[in-house]
Amino acid sequence: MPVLSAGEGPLNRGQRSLIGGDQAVAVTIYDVAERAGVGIGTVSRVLNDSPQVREKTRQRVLAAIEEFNYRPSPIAQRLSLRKTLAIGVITPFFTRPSFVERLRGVEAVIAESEYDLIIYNVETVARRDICFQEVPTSHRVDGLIIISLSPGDEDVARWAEAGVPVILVDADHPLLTRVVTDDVAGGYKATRHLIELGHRKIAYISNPLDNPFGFTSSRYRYRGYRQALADFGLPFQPEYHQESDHSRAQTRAATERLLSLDDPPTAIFVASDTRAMGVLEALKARGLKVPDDVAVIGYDDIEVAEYLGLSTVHQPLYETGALGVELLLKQIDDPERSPMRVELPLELVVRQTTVG
Amino acid sequence: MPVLSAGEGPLNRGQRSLIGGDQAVAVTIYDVAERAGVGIGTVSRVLNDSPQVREKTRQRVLAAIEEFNYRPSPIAQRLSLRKTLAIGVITPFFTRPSFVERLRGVEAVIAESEYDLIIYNVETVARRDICFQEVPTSHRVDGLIIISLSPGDEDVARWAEAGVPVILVDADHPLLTRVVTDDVAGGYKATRHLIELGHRKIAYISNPLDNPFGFTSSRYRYRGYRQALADFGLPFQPEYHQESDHSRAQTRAATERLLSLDDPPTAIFVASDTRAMGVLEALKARGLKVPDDVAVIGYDDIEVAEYLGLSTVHQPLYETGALGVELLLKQIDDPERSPMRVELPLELVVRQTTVG
DNA sequence: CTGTTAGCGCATTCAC
DNA sequence: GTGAATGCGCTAACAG
Repeated sequence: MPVLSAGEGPLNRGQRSLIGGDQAVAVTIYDVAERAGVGIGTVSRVLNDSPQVREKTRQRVLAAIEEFNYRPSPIAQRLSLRKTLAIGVITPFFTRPSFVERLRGVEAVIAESEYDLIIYNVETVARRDICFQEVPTSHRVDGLIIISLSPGDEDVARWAEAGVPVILVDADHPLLTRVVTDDVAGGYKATRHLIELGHRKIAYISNPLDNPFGFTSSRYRYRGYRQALADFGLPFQPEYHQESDHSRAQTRAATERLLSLDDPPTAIFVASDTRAMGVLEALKARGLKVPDDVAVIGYDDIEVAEYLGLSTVHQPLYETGALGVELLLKQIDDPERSPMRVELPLELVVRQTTVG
Repeated sequence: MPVLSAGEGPLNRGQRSLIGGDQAVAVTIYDVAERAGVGIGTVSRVLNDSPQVREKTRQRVLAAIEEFNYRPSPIAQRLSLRKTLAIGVITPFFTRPSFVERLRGVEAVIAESEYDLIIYNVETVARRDICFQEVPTSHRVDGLIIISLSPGDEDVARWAEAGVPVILVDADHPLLTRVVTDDVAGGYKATRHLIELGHRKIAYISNPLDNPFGFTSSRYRYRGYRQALADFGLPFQPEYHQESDHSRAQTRAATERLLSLDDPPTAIFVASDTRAMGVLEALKARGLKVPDDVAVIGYDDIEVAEYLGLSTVHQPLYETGALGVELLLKQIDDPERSPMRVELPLELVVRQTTVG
């Protein structure tokens, strides 16, 4: 901390004292400069590793910094640099396993950078709209990662005007760089797997295809499901498609509806592992054996999937998050970078809920 | 966006033009002031809802703000206010279910406030030391929540000197406000439950009691375990206490060691639900019935616990996070607030892994 | 090489 | 009520 110093020049703005004794006072670059007997410019150069500082004065400055335990104010740096040194992440339901896993990838890369990570959690459509509206124009972040939420053209136009780089992860827009997987292919893989096991009566449980958040994955996986059925000459039964929200209760109910059909399915493709748990629960409650009575395959490959022996489609969740940030960092460095679409591969993971 | 305006006074720092056409330019308070024909002071007053602005001029300013779609720069505000308007959270393994749940509480409260949430994830001791060292003194946050990581006296002293309010959640230090639960009581509840079910050979699997992060919960729960055994006159068998890290593999191994004993336990108290899953897995692999052959009780009551029918000790994870932030906000408003210890209640949750 | 100066965009006295 | 001036702590020219 700066001790009381003698200098009483006209421009000693950094002048501080320790009157209270326990009153915390910020040490500034002026304190350090004065202590080291140099100008603040020199201190700044030392801080920023400028090569044009004589080694000897550098040492003096470093000593003063050490003595005062000085840390430059990031706020002041940011104002001066006109950068926030922060990256925002807009994600729905950030506590759900699949989003958490994506965030893990995001965090890992950001932690290695000079940026702070600011999370904007979205649990309602209203909140999403506010985030889409406010965050990019609020000068809070140098760049933005948006997960699983696809923006509209107006959003994208506004963001472009605001000059904020935005990268989409598991979401789509032609004018933005995005990291995605092929949900149609994923749905196809899962369904084909069931077909190849001999199943002919295959159900699909997912989010409502039309949902307020505009999540598209359920719809695309549905397409893959339909495509696979068609390719293998299986008829599509509308009642084999059931919708449920994220909750296990609703998913159990959806499963019940399937099981109560005159001609119930022998296999169920569920659009997320979380929901698949609801299905397994309903099956167990009915005393049905998995996979003998009913086979189940999920989607995502979250951590518990392995534990449950749940067959699923592995999605590179961590990787998409990490890659998204890497692309964002590049975009921040070079705003002219043209948008690209990066697709990461999916992988069928066969476990005990389909193959006993 | 600010259009080219006529005024060419000597101090028109906010002067901007749209030369590039698509070059994003920040609108400042000066642009708005000029457009509204007022001084920046007035604009600032309008922004901050100062009552001392004539309604008519307020409207003019509001119109200009609207026209330019002006948003004040948080960075500049922060520098001027000498507040970062950010709250930091230092948490280990922020993607593990129990920490995620705590974070959910933290996020919910912060989202309602004017503060941003910055997460500092800790996966190594080195990183923890860096965070303890750097974050509080780096002028990055107005306050700090630290989860499950107990600081030393030197840490606390340094933070006090830096003047950064710190609240502990699931961690302890006499000089800091902290939100905790009684892990001894939790361990006791779990163990007593097993005893009351008639079990006499009860094992305990936990983190290493001495671990590099200094997590104390395993140790306290161990005390509760020992206490319950003693209170009910049951002998403690050292080989009934096994340690494992967070991984399921290690926990399975620990379980195996227990099952291979000459006199294996009939019940296992596991210090976390996540580990309990490993135990269940090992039991299943051995073809042992739960709870008939071996009863299992976990700790935390994370979401999957219910799904698995896992008996456990419910910990108010969400609430501790939320309350931690509430206390922090108060502390930021009134730094003189003396430290307090808030203890939230635990609850035994009986499910199928102990009571068939 | 180094000191000085001018902003960065805002909040906040002080006068008027 | 309102405008002008000052400062928040730092970076980045610009002179020397």
